[in-house]
Amino acid sequence: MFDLVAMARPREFDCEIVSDKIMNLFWANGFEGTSMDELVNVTGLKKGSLYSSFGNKSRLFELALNRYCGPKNKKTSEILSPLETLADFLTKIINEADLPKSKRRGCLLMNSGLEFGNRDHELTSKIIDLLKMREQYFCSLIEEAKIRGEISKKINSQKAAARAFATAFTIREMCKFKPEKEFLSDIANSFLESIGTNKRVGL
Amino acid sequence: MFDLVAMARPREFDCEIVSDKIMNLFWANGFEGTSMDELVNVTGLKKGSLYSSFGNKSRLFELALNRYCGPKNKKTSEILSPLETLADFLTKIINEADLPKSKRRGCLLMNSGLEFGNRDHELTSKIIDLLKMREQYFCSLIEEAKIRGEISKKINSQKAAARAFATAFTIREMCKFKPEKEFLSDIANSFLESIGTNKRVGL
DNA sequence: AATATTCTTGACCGATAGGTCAAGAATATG
DNA sequence: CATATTCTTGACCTATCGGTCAAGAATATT
Repeated sequence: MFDLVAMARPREFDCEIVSDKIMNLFWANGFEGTSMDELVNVTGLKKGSLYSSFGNKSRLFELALNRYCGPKNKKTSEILSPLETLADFLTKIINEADLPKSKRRGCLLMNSGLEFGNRDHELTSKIIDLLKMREQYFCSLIEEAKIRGEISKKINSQKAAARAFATAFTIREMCKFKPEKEFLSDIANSFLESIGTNKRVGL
Repeated sequence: MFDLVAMARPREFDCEIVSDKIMNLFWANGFEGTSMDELVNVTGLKKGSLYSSFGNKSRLFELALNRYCGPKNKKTSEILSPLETLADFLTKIINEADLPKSKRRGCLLMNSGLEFGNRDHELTSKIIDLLKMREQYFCSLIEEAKIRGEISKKINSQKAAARAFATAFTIREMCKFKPEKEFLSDIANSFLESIGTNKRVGL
């Protein structure tokens, strides 16, 4: 019944590569801003293959969201301290201001939050959940920093995490139309100061 | 030649009312997210009238932008001090979190900055200019506050204005997917603290 | 080699996108 | 009242939207 007896014709494309291409297109243009035809062109797959393999446009976007949140970039956290991890991340997204504007595409999750947040769409709650997980990641960094004595235990972790989240949001999204590194650094440092550390990002 | 000899048939609609309806639709749905048919429905005008009166879709959006930035809301600034004006504004946009999500549509200019910022479109530079004017307005408030001795003269007005701008951005845009007033108030107060005032927004 | 199963392909669908235009309706002026 | 001018209307255009489907191509199993 559930045997793998019927492999029949194998798919000719690499699922991970295709997923990446789909994710990158949605990341650059958003959900509404991306057409099925563009997805067909960028993946090289025909429309029928896309639909039979992954489903409709919403399903493709969900694939992109999952891929975006997939197991990546987990290399840094072992070597660096939590506060260094945070500062490093902020520095990294500040440096996106140097990219040509077509590549300053912000954060896929935050872009999606802005696009879907105040609409009724099947993916809205999923996006909001993923965003909350991001915020919780910041919270874990803050709490670890407290444990290590890098910041005061009097800091409210949840509030600080929310401000970290807002700081990242501001940097990544305002970068689209105000890509000034001194400005973005000031935003980041204003947050770092608010959690009582002397650590700063350079400019 | 340039006489008003030919009034001929007068238009049957009120230009200001129509402009408001156009602005509100674009504000709610964005440029790409608004169709000409929806503009036809909401204005009550037929497509031909819209085009002959105002021009194409970009021109209609420009009309909306101008209307959004038009002479309104200039009542408060005379009575209140600059810092009170600022805090009042922050309080006002924080309270948008109480609205139903379909009405939490952010700021038209900032929405447009996000939608157009990293694209090539004829309106991109205009939008960025209008956003800069907003920032300059914050700057004038900060400088006035310094003159009145409400905040220290050591504060960098331009940097503080940029942070005020970023604070407003964060509140208005994150409100779409994270409409938590405690959170938004904390963002606002974190800014107020950064300019060295004891004034705070309530929650 | 025959068959069952899956993958791929391209034509096709109705709906909607932004935009045009000619003809008719309404009015201020001569 | 006739006319010039403007406004309004609805039909129409091409392009693209998301989505479907039947037929053909490729493979693992019998």
